[in-house]
Amino acid sequence: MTTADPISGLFAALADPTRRAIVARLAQGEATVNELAAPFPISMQAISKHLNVLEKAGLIVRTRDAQWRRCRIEPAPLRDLASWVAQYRVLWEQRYDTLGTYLDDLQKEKP
Amino acid sequence: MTTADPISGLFAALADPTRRAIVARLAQGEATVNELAAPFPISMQAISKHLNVLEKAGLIVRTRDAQWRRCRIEPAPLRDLASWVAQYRVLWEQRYDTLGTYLDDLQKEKP
DNA sequence: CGGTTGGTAAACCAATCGGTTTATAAGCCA
DNA sequence: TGGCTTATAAACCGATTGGTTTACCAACCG
Repeated sequence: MTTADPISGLFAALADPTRRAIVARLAQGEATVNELAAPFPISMQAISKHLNVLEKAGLIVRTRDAQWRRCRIEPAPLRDLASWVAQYRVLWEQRYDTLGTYLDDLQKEKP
Repeated sequence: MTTADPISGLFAALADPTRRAIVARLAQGEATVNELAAPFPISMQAISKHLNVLEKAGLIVRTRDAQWRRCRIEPAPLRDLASWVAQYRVLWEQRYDTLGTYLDDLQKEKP
């Protein structure tokens, strides 16, 4: 994933379960890198790389606090994600028996 | 991405702009593989591989129709994605000046 | 039947990913 | 000052990704 487009980076960042767990943890409030790493069976260095990915996706910000880096969540990309998926809401809200093939029917009318 | 967990596969599938474009196209109605491939500067084989990824993520189904494969979108995973992101809605709906640090404040009360 | 159309599968390749280990830096404390 | 704690960076590694080319298969059509 080294596409320039932000939404791809966002999806890619969230495609990893460790990173989603970090996001879930940060939704409860700020944390240091050590605190974030504690639940996982991998090295802090690996966590640090995950944080780089999340930061590039705009999902977190890291600030210095003495020898610690405090991480907090940045909600804007999640809002963007919600609005991306919202464009498809009509697809799953259709009543199956009445509108299930509405769009396909529309399409078949054209030719 | 060869994680077993479905939401990772879903995010990974949507992390590619070509695949998101295919999803957007299929939201308008069914299409054959050739029709899906037409707008892209890559081979039909590459599109076929993208369709494999989308199918494994549950986002599309392919059905045989004589010598064609018709593809249609499967909305359920998109609904799942919407409900995943909805859990964070509170984060971006907070009024900045009144609730901006509500969760952090909560957290600081504990110790 | 044989050719053409539509599509998948397999082998291959360079680039990226997720992890490791090692090295380095920044800030506290004795 | 020197050592400890916290964290990042860099080098490396095997697996995965996104594309290619080549090969194959299934169904229509003449």
